[in-house]
Amino acid sequence: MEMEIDDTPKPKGEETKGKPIVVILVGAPGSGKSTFCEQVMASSTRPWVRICQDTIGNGKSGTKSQCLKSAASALNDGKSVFIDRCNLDREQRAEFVKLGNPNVDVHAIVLDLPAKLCISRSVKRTGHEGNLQGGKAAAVVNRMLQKKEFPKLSEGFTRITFCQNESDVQAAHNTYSALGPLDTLPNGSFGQKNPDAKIQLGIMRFLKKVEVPANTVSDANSIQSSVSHKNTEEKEPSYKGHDNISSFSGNASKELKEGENLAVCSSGDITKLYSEGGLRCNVIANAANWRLKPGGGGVNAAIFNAAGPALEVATKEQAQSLHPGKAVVVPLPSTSPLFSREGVTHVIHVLGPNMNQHRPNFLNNDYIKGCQILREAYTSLFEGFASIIRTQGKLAKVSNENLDSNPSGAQEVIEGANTKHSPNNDQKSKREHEHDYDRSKKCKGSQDEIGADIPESKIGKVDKNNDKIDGSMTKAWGSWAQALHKIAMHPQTHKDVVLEISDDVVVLNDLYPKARRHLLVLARSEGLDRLSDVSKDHLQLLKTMHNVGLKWVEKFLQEDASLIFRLGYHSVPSMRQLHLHVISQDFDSKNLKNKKHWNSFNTAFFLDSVDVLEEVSSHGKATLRDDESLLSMELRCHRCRSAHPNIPRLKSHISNCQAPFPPSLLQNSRLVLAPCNAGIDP
DNA sequence: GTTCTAGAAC
DNA sequence: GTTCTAGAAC
Repeated sequence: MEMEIDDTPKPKGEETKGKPIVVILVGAPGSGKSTFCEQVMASSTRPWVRICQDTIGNGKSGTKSQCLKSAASALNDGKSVFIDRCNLDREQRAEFVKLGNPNVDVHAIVLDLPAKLCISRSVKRTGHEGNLQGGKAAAVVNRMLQKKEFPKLSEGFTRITFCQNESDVQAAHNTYSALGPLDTLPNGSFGQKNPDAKIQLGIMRFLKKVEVPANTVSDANSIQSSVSHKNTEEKEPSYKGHDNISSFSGNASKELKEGENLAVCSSGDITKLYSEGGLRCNVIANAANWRLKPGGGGVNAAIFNAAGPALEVATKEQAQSLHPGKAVVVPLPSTSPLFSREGVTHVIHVLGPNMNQHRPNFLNNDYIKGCQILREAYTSLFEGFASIIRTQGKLAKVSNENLDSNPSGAQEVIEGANTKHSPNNDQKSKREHEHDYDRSKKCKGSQDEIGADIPESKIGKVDKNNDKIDGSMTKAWGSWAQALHKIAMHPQTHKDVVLEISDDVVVLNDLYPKARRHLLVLARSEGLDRLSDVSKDHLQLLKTMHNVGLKWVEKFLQEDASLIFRLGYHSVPSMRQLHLHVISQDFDSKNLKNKKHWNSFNTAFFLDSVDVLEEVSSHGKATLRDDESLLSMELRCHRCRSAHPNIPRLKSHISNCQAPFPPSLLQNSRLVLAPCNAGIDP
């Protein structure tokens, strides 16, 4: 991280004697504390003493009180001291901080380097290379890092410098090395990434032109930026540069009325704007996480904490998750303390670009895309705010029609919110408050889309042997993809796997079943390779396939009435020859191994047979979801929709999850279950 | 579709 | 070190 710090030592000519400093190093073993001290001491003209707990006992490990004593004595001699011990939690630091007084400044240097680096260094240093020792070192470092508490100015430090990488360390080294006996350094907290959210730092890093605020004051009560429309500039939005990160402008702001405030705080306590700042803010924006869950530290945690459980419930009513660039408006129930105490009527959750490489929409340093998403995020936010104003303007007008006019717009908003908090209105307004605006059309023409190479296999190139020319995007089937086609054409020669043969269909168990029961019903028509080949002429065949599937389901349900089935097609199958999947919804199978397996049955990629029948019947073809990204989407439970980080965890979850299926699956006979269970919520 | 495996993540 | 994913080959 870049540190924009005014580190020029400030000589104080009037003083004849400089102030000694206590510099408390904060960092895990292997973070480079000792090296830092030694290097500074080697080049500094200031007298330094390094107090190292590891060696203070005649070269051996000593105690904290020995360190304190030594430090006090060095300070008395007018020397500055480095406290070279881990000091990772507040309690560990407290007594060293007390060494400070009006004539002795206390600084912290936080060496917050990657755990991996600390571990490898500590392993090398002790000469215990090898698995066991390495593992132990890792365990020790990890344990320490889990408990770490970053220092805050409120602990009594006059200056804190955060270093997250080698160049930060080098910068800090330069600063302290250049510090002569009479020099002092500016007070404050420097170089800390926003402790609230990794995402925000990610954005800062991503926007290389952006200067990370050098002075990130850690004081929890400070409001770093609270913006009302009165302060916004009437200029066109441009979210590329640093001046746009915390400034808010755009058309939406023009719609705002006097006295209606939207607060967007990048950090600090946005939850006490009224009680501590006297600022009436009816709507607050939250830099949410994609799951729209509490926690994660920082603004998101603060808002959810302050709003109480009511916000979580209200949020879930609006949306389960959020895509980057989107916003969702959540009316805050009047039971929430944030409503009653602060007058906040709405929280707008908004999600910026995803900097987490483990998520499918990882930004991956795509600057242009990042700018688009940021623009979209701000637009969604303001659209959401504007919709609140519009809705409440009407409501307030109605409710205040016969009342004295109220000069305070903010008050109007609060009253309007009160009137609308009847359950019916909440339900009714649900849709109005969703702001998942898809602005992708506007982004068309961006470099990443125009410049994208289309793989040859995606263009209408055709393998004469096994594909036909239809002008659409088709691909050649690999040799491995022919198995079902061969079986459909010559079922008699595959009697070992085939369960049923008719003129129209062949039924077989999936060779690699993804659930306890997983059948394939193959169409026997030559040339009917997949759903995109289907036309109205095939409607009867599709019905036959569906009915054959249902017949087998019935059989399976007689054997095990607890099973629940779904019948459907993959939008883009891997195997040639149109085949209907008949699959039980336990997904209890060792063959279900990866994301693609899961998502091919549990996203829009899977098209329910009933829907296909309806579409082919009415439009003559099925609407395919030919979108590769569906297969790499995050892993979500098909029942409760919870997200899981990997397949093993997902499988462990689904083996226990008894939540009812989502409403969409409960409709239109998409799920098939035993008649005796039909009345029970599956 | 699966298998294999490099390398990332933990 | 083990677990897990994702891409290549088939």
